[in-house]
This record gives sequence, C-alpha cells and structure tokens, in this order.
Amino acid sequence: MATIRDVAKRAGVAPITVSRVMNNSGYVKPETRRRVEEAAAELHYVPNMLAHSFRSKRTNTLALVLPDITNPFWTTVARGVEDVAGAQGFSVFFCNTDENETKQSRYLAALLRRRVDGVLLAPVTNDGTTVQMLLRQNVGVVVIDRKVKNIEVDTVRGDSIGGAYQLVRHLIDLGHRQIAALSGPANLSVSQDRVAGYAQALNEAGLTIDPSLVTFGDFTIESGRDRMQALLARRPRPTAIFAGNNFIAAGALTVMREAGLRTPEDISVVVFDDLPDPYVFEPKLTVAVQPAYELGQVAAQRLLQKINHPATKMNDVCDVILPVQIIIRQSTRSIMT
Amino acid sequence: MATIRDVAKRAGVAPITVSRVMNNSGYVKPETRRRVEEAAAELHYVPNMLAHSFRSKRTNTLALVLPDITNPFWTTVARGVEDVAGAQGFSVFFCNTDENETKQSRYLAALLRRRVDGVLLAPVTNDGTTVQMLLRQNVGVVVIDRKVKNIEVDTVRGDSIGGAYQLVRHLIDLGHRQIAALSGPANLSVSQDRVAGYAQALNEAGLTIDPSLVTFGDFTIESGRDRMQALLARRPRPTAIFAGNNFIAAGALTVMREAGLRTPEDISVVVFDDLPDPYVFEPKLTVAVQPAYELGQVAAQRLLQKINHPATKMNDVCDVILPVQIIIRQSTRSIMT
DNA sequence: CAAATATATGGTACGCGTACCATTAAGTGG
DNA sequence: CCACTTAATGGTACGCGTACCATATATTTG
Repeated sequence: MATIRDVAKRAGVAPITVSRVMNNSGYVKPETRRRVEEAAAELHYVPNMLAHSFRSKRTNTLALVLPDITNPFWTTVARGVEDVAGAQGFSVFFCNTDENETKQSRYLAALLRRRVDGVLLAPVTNDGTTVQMLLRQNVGVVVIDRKVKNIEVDTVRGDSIGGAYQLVRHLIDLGHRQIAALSGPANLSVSQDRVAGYAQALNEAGLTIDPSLVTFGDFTIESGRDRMQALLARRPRPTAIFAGNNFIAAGALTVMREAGLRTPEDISVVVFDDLPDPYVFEPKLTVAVQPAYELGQVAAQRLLQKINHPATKMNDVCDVILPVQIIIRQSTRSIMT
Repeated sequence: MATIRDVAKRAGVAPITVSRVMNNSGYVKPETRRRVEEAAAELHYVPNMLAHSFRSKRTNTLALVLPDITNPFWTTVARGVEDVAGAQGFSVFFCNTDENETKQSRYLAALLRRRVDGVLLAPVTNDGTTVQMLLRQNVGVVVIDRKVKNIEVDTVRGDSIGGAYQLVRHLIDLGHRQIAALSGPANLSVSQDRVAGYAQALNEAGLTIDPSLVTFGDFTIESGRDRMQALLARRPRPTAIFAGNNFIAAGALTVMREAGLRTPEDISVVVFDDLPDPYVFEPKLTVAVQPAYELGQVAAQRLLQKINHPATKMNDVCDVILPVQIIIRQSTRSIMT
C-alpha cells in the first residue's frame, strides 16, 4: 500500500509537500500540486487517516449516543447529525444505550479510546457525572434532548414543558378533566418537563392534579400497554390520555383497541413526538412534534464549532430549546359530544 | 494524557508489558498484571486506539452502508449489526447513501482512508465494480439485501422471490387477476427478484402478465403515491396491489384513502417488509416480513469471521438467503365477496 | 532600496503503541 | 542430566504522517 513517501518520490518532491497537497494546507504551487495529484492517482494512494489522526490529534469523528435508533424520532435526529457532520468531513459513530447505564459507559470508554473529537449525548440519567468525566478528557460534548444537573454543558432539546402544556391545554379546552399522563423515566428531564407542562395547564385552569393519574415509566410500547391496562380498570375512567412519547402512545392505543374502546369517541389521546406521517393510517394522532432533524443539525453544528474553534470554548454555555409544533388531528374531541 | 510508558514507569515494568496487559496477549504474571492495572488506574490511562490501530493495522471498526436509516427495515438491520459487532469490541460507522451513487463512493473513500476492517454494503447498483474496488483494497466485504453481478462476494439477503411469490399467490387464491406490482429501482436485484416472484405466481396459475401493471421506481412514499395515482386512472382498475416495500405501500395507501377507496373492500394490498407493528393501527397489512435483525446479525457475524480468520478467506463465497415470513392480516380479501 | 511579508519547499524528529527478536528462569520428558 | 518447551519480561526499531524549524525566492511596503 502506497505511502506518502512513495508519492513524494514519484512526484519528485518532499513528503511534507504531498502532505500539504492532501490537506490543502500551506503553500503549494499549482504545477506542483498537479504533479503530486498525478503521482497519487497513479499509485492508487489512499491517505492513511490513522497516521494522520495519530499525529495531528484530530480524528474528524463524532459519536452520537442515543437510547434506541429504532425509534423514528432518533433516526431523524441521526440524519440531521450525519448530514451536517458529513458536509464537514466528519464521520459519526452511532451508539444505542437502550437507556442502560452500563452500555452507556462502555460505549463512552470505547469512544475515548478512539479519541473521537466530540460526542452528542442523550444521557441515560440527568446526573452530571458522566458528562463531567467526558469534559475532563478534553472531548467536545453537546447534550441532546435532555438536561443534566449541576453541570455547565451545551444542551439542545425540544420544548417539553411548552409542548405538554399546549397538548393538555387543548384537552382541557375540549372539556376533559380526567386526564392521565403517561410520562417517561422519572429520572429524565424530558419526563419531568412533560409532567410539569401537564401540571401547568391544569393549574392554570384551576384544576387540581390527581397524582394517581400521573405515572412515570419506560419510553416503550410495553410500558404504554401496562399503564393503559391499569388505567382502564379505574372508575371513573380517564377521558383523555397524554402519552409521553410515540411508543407509549402506541402501546396505550393497542390496549384501548383490544378493550373495544375507540379513539377519540371513548378516549381522547394526545402524544409527544410524531410517528412519521405515512406509518399511521388510523387514527391520526394529535401531537406535539419536535423538530428532530433540526435538533440533530443544530447540535452537530454547535459541536463542530466547538471542535473547530476551541478558543471560544468557555465563552458561553448554551441551552437551546427548540419550539415544538402542535398538530391537532383526529384523536381528540370534545367531551360534551 | 498518560501514555503506556508512563504506566510502565509507575508499575516498574517495560512498556511492552503494559501493552500485553492491555491486550491480554502473551504471558504476564498475575501479580505483574495487578501492578500494571493499578498504575493505569491511578494515572487514568486511556489506551490510544489510534496508535494501536496504526501499528497493528486493525481498527476494530466496521461500516454499515445502507440506503436510509430512516426506514424501519434498515434500523432493525442496523441493530442486528451493532449488537453483534459491539459484543466483539467493534464499533460501527453508519452511512446513508440515499441510493445515490456519488454519496456511496464518497463514503467508501472515507472508509478506506479510515482503514475500517470491513464493510457491510447495500450497494446502490447491482454492478460489481464498487465491490471489486473494495476487495482490491483488502477490506472485508459482505453485501447485504442485494446481489451484485459478475463478482464473487459474500451476500446475505432475504428471499425476495419466494416472498413475492407467496404474496401474489395469496392474492390469486383470493380470486384476484388484475394485480399491479409496484417494485423498487429497476437496477436492484431485490426489485427484479420481487417482480420475478410475482411473475412466477402468475405463470404458475396460467395467467398472463400485463407489463403495464408492473412498474419500477424508488423505494419511497412519493414513488408509491405517484404510481398509485396512475393506477387509479386505469379501467378496469386493478383489484389488488403488490407493493415492493413498506414505503411504497404507505404512499399507495395514502392515495387510495384520499380517493375514498377502502382496503381491503375496494382494493387488496400486500407488501414486502413490515412496518413495525405498533406504528400501523388500521389497516394492518398482509406482508412478507424479512428477518431484518437476523439479517444484520448474520451478515456481521460473517464479516467478523472473515476479518478474524483471513486464512479461510477464499474457501467459500456464500450467498445466504434468509426465509421471509408471510403474515396474512386485514388488507386482503376475496374478490368474490 | 532596505525591510518586511508572502510564497514555496524541504529536513528532522517525533507520536505511542507494537512486531520482532532476544533473554532468562522454570518445568518436562526420556 | 540434557535437550526442549513453556512462562515471563525486556530492547530496539519501526509505522506514516505531521509539527516545527529552516531556507530561499518573489513580492510588497514605506
């Protein structure tokens, strides 16, 4: 396999000149550049990025650590990240934590060994020690989707409080009073924020919050099933459901269907995070849509900026909150009807 | 940042001994190992995988090059790959080609520079030159989902012919005669195979094939929409649709719904590739389900085996065809009714 | 026109592990 | 007890680019 020295010899220049051509750095006469490129092509030279990274201490690599690439919300975030990173010559490692702390730390250790330039992290807990550890290792970090406590770090996430507030407000406006909230894991800011938005809407309407109607659990179909099952046993039954994410909603809807309940005739449903439009035929759900693709883009841009201009490192720690869009569809209706 | 030499000094051994401890290679006395591990921990030593890979010419890295991580079929494949690779200490780069040849070759070039040990490739065309190029560079290659021509390379894919045959056979058994096939890109083996299965079922039933009912196009929602639109203008209208993948079906169904047609009362629909169960509420589609997760697993296992035992390199080139499962649901019904 | 700056190229010495070979001590079989 | 393998450890020299410094000519500036 040809090396930079082989190319240099063939082009009649020094190795460093070839390096300059390959990296578009320093001064090279156009004629010299041509000769070098010709020699490289003739030898089928493939730059060795390992050697390059090893010496220059830049890997041009990011990592995206997320709960589960199987969730359409995260695939869309991933595309946003990849498109931005790719445009700047960065490659991206994707890592699924399954919300499992052991997996997360195993991945992060591997990423540090690989000397990735930066990590986009949706942390498994909102405890800041993991992030702290990364920062100590001099790796760029941007936290996505979630907020961690007691630590200054760039964060990009959707407006969970606002989205939840608007969804629940919509239900209240339709006359619903018994509204169950099926949120995510209790130790995540997203879950807490979505309940906070729920509470805010109820409070504002002068309604009291029934704690037994508010549950935390996994962001999974099973969790949605289980909790819906429990809710259906209640009397009086809630007239509306606020699902903390798309998978919880999917589980809940399945159970309702099996129980012979219709949406929205029997129970109204609102949900955080869209299921990509074409997948769901009936019923189309009333949702709070997070700009997932933009979230990935913004986070990646921020991270790359930090990597490319470490000078501005400490200037400002941002906490970008992207607006969510409420789309009223067919899963909600007035309780009066 | 601590190096292997720092650790060696602190543990009172030679650098190479530290290397042996870190890699579990060669002989090390348990007592020595302990001392080294202690020293490494005290110094917060993080092995430099760049240096390791650079010298040992092994990066412990794979790449998964696929059309679009947004499609649930591919996310599931990706999970299969990641789980197998991760268990063996490999990290995976994901690359979306969007079925675009330029993107594909850009990614492959980047992967070669990075000296990945192997590539799992769903090639954009079934032309073998790309694969040939990779093999010349001494990179492990396993082609997934598709078959390339004129080249000996390991391949793992679903049984497109068999799946299509069974789906269309099912329609024929229900009395359908006017069956439209909406296949994928004409230059992909999957698309061709699915049409081949379609043709086989028709032939076997003694029916003639109306070429105007068979179309090729992108594996996208838009393509499904457009082609369905055209079909609805036909008289007589086809009584059944065979969609080449889930996205094409989604597009087609949307158009049908907009035109006020019901499934399966007005038109029966069968489709290749499932939409993950929880997403689709009504109607549940009759599908040929490929074992996507297993496909990823099997392909990754095969690739890792080739990487770990290059000796057996040329022994046998496999073409694994995984069985697909036909699930009859509510989108098909007898034409007699 | 001297001084300063931009342009163009090269030499040397790394970086941080590991391949390769060498060495010594301990165990083993005949 | 000797030849031979196994266990345990170390020394040296890389790998393949690039950081850093040096050099030399061309161009600009005051």
